Amino acid sequence: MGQFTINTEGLPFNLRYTLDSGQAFRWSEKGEWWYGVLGTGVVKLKQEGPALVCVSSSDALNSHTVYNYLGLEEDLEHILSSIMKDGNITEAVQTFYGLRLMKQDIWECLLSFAIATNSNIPRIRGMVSNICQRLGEPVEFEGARYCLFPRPERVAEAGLAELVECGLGYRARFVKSIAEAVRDGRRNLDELRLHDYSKARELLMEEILGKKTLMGIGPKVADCVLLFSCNKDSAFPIDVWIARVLERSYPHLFDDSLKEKLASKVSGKTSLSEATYERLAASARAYFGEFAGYAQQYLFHHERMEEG
DNA sequence: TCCCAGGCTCAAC
DNA sequence: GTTGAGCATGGG
Repeated sequence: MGQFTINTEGLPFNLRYTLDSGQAFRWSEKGEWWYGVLGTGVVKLKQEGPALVCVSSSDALNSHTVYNYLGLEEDLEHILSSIMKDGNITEAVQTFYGLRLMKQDIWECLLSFAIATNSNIPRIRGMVSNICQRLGEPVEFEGARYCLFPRPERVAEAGLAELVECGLGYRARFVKSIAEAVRDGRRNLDELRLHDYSKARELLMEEILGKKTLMGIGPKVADCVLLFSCNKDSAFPIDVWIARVLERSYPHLFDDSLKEKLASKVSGKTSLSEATYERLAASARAYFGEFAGYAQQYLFHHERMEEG
């Protein structure tokens, strides 16, 4: 057991906005605490004024781990002032001031967002939870049973039927294929942090002999992984929610052709081709700057909360 | 019942 | 290079 407090005095930080904005899928609120599984332990967090109170299942899960995970070392004040280019983003920033981008485990982030395709957040939480309960190592905390996120080897050796039983549907074969690629070393996730955004992205979506190394990882999923677990703050994931925001509030950033593609995506009729996705994201990146990913996350969360 | 969801793959132009 | 169907499933 470890108990510690992190002093966040003077830091823009809101625990709820950060944990509950659709970046990670395993945090849950029980009473006044937020419970989560980090690495090989369980931790519960509570924000009390300038203090972030933490209780963890092991000494290894300490204040350094939590501080880093929550992205508290970033100069959020500076980042936010750099992205507030207009009234629309300024409103999102002011409404959810203190929302931070977390530094997640790459493997967990990769698999979670591969699972997230064409689904919704409540269901993603369910699918991820099912995988952990079935394949993850159990950990006891406060008399309750939690499960670690399973390692690539464990997922790779799971039967397809077993994955389908987790409710993954057609995503099951992608999950298995991704786990095998990571286990076999055809994709080294750790190296992604060493490269810049575009090189890391190339590696994630790399093809060998015309075949993708990571099945199920398209442009949007790749951007989520790079933004949420590889410190690539300029990544700008575009899903239906963001497409909606871009179409409504930022049409001036795009030519007529791109506006049509956006409208088609918003209507659910077609998905964005890779080339179209790149052009849209590049425009957004050019507009919001080096921290475009933060802008994306504030816009995303704001849009979802508006719809109630 | 129908629509939608932090999209992607694959075949056919 | 672009387009469109197909995909499994559960929440609203």
